[in-house]
Amino acid sequence: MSPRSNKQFQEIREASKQKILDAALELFGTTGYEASSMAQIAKKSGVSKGLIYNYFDSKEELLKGMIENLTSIGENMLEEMMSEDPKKTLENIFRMTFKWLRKNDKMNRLIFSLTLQVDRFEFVHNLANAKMQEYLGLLESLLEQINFPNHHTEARILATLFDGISIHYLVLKEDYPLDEIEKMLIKKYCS
Amino acid sequence: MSPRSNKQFQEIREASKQKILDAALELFGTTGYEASSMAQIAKKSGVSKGLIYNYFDSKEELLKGMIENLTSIGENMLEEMMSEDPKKTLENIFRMTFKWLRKNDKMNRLIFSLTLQVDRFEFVHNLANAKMQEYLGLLESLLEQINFPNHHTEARILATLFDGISIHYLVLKEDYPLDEIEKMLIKKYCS
Amino acid sequence: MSPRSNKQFQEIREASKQKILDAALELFGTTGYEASSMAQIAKKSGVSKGLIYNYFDSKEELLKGMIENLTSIGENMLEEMMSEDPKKTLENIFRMTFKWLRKNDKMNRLIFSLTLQVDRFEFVHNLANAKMQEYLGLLESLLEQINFPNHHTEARILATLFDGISIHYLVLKEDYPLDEIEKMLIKKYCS
Amino acid sequence: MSPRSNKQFQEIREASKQKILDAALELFGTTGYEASSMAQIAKKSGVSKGLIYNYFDSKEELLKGMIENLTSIGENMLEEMMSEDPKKTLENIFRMTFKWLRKNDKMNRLIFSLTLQVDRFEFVHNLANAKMQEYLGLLESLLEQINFPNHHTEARILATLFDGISIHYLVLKEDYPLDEIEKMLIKKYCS
DNA sequence: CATGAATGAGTTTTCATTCAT
DNA sequence: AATGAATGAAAACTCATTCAT
Repeated sequence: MSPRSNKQFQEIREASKQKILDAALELFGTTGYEASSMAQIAKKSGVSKGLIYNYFDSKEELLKGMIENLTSIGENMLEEMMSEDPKKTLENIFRMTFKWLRKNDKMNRLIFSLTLQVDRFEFVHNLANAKMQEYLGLLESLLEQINFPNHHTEARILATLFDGISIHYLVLKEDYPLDEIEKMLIKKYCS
Repeated sequence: MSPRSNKQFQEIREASKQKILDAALELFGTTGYEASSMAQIAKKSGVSKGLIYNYFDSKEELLKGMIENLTSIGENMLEEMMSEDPKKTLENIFRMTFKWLRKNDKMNRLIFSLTLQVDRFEFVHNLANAKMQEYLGLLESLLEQINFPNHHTEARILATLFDGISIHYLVLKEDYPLDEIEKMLIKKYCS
Repeated sequence: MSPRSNKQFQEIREASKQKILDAALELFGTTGYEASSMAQIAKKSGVSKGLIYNYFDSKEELLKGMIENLTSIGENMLEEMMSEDPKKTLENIFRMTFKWLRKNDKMNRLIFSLTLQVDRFEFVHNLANAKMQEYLGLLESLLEQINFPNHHTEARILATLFDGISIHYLVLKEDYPLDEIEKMLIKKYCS
Repeated sequence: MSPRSNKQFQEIREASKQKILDAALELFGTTGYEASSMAQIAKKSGVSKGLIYNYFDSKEELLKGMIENLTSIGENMLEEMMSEDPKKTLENIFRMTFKWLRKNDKMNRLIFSLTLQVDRFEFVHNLANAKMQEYLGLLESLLEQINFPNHHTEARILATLFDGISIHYLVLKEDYPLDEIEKMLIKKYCS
């Protein structure tokens, strides 16, 4: 008769929610948001269709949940990367970006996909836009601090290149020399 | 009295087909393939839903029609770019690529979007993969011919950068310094 | 400038009409009336969709044209079969019925199919109903004339059997011993 | 509060499925398969269009479901008819066949209709073909066991006649002397 | 007489969402 | 918290029919 404690409920909720988010990411990332159905997500996550609506008000809210999750991760990463030494910070950025690429291809696929559909997912588009500008500013400031020549243009190139690398890696996978590119960049900018 | 001539029919067909393709590109490119309905395409192109199926067997065939159209354009562009002088060829590639970016944002949006959804549009994914490799090979060969140092890695960087530029321009639009980047690249590689 | 004579026009009309009827029978008989499209009929008959509507007001009228054609043939057959001698008439009926079966499977398929769909093709249903009763009456009268024992019931059996033979032949084709059954019936009733 | 038990779900599912099958049979049997729409079936069975697709993947699968249901009934009937005494078995066949005819006109209409459309419903055609051959074999064996003269031909006639009776009863209904024919056959073959 | 592009109403099918339990 | 049957609006697609030439 003893009711489960609030904490237990909380844990169950969190677990279910995470299972749903995982399944949704898997599907959205490979098949696309529109082409993935709630039924598929339910099946893949091992919960019922009805339960998903217990945690997320709609399919779009589920998507927003995923994206919000992501931005908070992004902010944590940014904090982690910061160091006293600008050169060290730059190297951290490189290393963590490449690490992220290697581990989160589903998410990256999804983000790019959504970002490109201007009319349909404005909030993602705007988010991506903001992130790009933020990244650009950060790189520019760091390159300036280390007196990298032509830092304004170089920052732009670097920011652009990062997304080019993402795309190429997502498409070419094993055929893309990610490690080599990483080393090359670190050598060029951080030594 | 007498029926229309074959040529007349041919012209009517071509015109209608083009209207449909234009409307479809507009919609697919901004809203995405899945989120654009045949009804919307019909309305935008000013024809009936039924007529679209006179020219394309299904929504997916309509998409394929658009992509095929594109690849033939791509081949023509490649021919046009070729010159005796490798430096000139390289410059042509730069100029035409940037020109393409400025004029075909709907198409680029669509292509990237589809390319990223591996499971759903394998034929586009494979096409993009092949194009990337082809581009890379071409750039490497040209850089080698002009004795550019480190041509292997530089070609990779350049190919990657092109797609980064595409993405950033598609997202940032006027805020992206396309002209500046173009000049910078031409100066760096073609002088 | 000399216009084609009325007779020539008439011949062209008849020829086109017949081509359409032939193609329609072929399709209706194998695929069914509903599942055969006007486009298929046009293609198979080698004329345009529009032309079919020059000769038949609608798909249903085309069907009616075919069926009417048939009933007039049926009446001709009936006349041909009649003879002074009832035994001879009976034999004619057998021979002509079996000959009809061998030559007109498409038509038979179609007629049975339509007859069975009570709600949809009442006119065919009614026609088949009338034909069955007419046939029954004829057989009964003939059997009575030749003093066949139990002629009332035997006529019923015979009329029923004929349609059974049709169905079985349509389904079993080469595996159905049509010749053997024909001989057997003639021997039993006409000697 | 707690979700329904598996058994409850099972029952609900069975009930809905049956409602759909009943309505579909009613419509397919009177109007024909092609001319009956899913919307009509939904309306007649009192469920939504969507629900039908919860139980049957497509209109054709719904049809297949009905036919499969039928063949299992057919097999049960066959078992029931079997007896030690061949004469008794034969009588059972007669009685059950006539009983079936009286009770299942919608189904019989449908089966004949589909069987005749060779190109469109091959699986039904093949099924009917097999059934006819099976029936023929059974009758022949029984007639031989009771030393009926000319058993080979008589079995063929009998098998053929059964389908003739079906057709005539379906078309003529009250005007067809089903009872009389039944008695006559039993008297002729089972005494 | 003849063509086939074009239409639009109707068809099958899908799927996010609701709800009784 | 959890289930999955049920809904309905909207999607893709079909096809008899019309019509300008």
